[in-house]
Amino acid sequence: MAAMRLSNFYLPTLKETPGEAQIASHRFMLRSGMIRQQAAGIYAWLPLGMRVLTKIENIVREEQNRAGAVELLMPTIQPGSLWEESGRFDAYGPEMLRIKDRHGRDMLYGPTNEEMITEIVRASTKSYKQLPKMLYHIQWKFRDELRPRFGVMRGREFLMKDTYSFDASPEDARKSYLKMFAAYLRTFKRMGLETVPVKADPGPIGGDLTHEFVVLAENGESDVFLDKDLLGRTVPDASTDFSGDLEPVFKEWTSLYAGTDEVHDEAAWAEVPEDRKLSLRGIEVGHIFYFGTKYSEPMRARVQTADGKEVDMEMGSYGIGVSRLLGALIEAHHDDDGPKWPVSVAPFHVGLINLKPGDEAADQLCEKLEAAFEKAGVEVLYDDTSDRAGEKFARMDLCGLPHVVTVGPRGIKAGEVEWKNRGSGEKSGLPIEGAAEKIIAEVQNKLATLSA
RNA sequence: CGGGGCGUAGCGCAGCCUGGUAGCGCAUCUGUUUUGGGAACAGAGGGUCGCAGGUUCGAAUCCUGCCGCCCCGACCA
Repeated sequence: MAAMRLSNFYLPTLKETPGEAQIASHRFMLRSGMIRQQAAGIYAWLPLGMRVLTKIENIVREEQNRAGAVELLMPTIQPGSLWEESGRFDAYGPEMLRIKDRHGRDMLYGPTNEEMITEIVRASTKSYKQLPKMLYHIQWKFRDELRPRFGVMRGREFLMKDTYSFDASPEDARKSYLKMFAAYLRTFKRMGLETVPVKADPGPIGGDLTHEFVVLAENGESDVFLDKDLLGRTVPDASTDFSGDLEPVFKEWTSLYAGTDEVHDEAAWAEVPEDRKLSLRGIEVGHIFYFGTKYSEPMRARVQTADGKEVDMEMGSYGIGVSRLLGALIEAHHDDDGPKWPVSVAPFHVGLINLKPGDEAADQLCEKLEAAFEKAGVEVLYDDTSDRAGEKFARMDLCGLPHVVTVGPRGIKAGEVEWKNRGSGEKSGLPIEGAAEKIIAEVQNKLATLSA
């Protein structure tokens, strides 16, 4: 249902900022009633936050499907025995939440799923003919961080999309990697986020096939160095053929210098022209990684090749921090009054304020607008409460809906409603006739542009 | 895990040093007046003062232990 009345919604906003919230995203998520903390780094998702989370999740899902990945769902609780196989049950530190079931068996709340997906795939994949495969799931994970902070940006429980690729050769694995690379560019763009893929630390495995996708923001946790000319590059459009050659896309985005501080190369950096050097903070929202046979080898996940040999499957994993993205989005888009949600992830597209519920003309007009939005599939939050005007405006700003339509007796007398664009702050009077149509067109155009 | 800080009403805080039976602002409820950017006045409700021991005639306040939360650092998506 596209229309929701505030009187029926659950929107516990806070006028004052809770003491623990240090950065904008955390502050606004608490204040606008999106989340409520239940323990350190563990949050309940209230209706407003839930709506954004679901939208982000769906964009991620659509782009994964487009790239050819197939969705499944693995459990949050895993048997420890699985992790004995890879050797990580002992190797993983105290971030892994270990629990025992009633029989005293070792269990754990999954911090990641490489072992499990490898077990699933090896069980029934015996031939190179069954590859390539890309499988993903969107699931809650838990890492018992020493120090959770910044709200959902670094919680202990978090929602994550994880894709795992399985190929019969390193050459094919590279193709899988490129599919995810291109899919990530699209995914973040659709959310109205500008991200840059930067070289990441490949760890002991080596190679150059690992990138972090970072949102450039003041409150980022990682230092990145990049060539300014990378900003604003072309993102592959909706007609992109993911089964075709994606090397040009990869090249477009990786031929200029971009790296995290961990892999920073002073020599290469020195060659970047001074006026193009950008050194700033970023929020990591995605990480893609080709790791070869790290898990398939110890777990004996193998296929037979055309010439009859048995080989370990070549694997990669590709994560997107779904819940973290809420924080990153707010860090990237907000002002003093609240978040400014891009229309594709906004909890509602339009906020409709009735300044005088009970006034027949105002009520009728609001209901008419509400119905028009609903019919067009434009999501509207209708503030039908009898709260004071100032409170309604402030609350709507705090919610950050892209468009706010204000209806009041004064405007009606003049034959107008007020239309505010939350992003730009622009306000204008709209003739009542055709007002809904104009805003609907605006929303639909913007949505189309973002998903193009 | 090293260092620091904080737990008092839904939220933000005072009271603690110097023990005497809990307070302010916001929010909530009632009434009146208001009504286009988080109203005014009057009244009301709401608290095991994080938990457990101890000292004392008496503990939010002093002592001990535990728990929780936050900040800086190291670590991490």
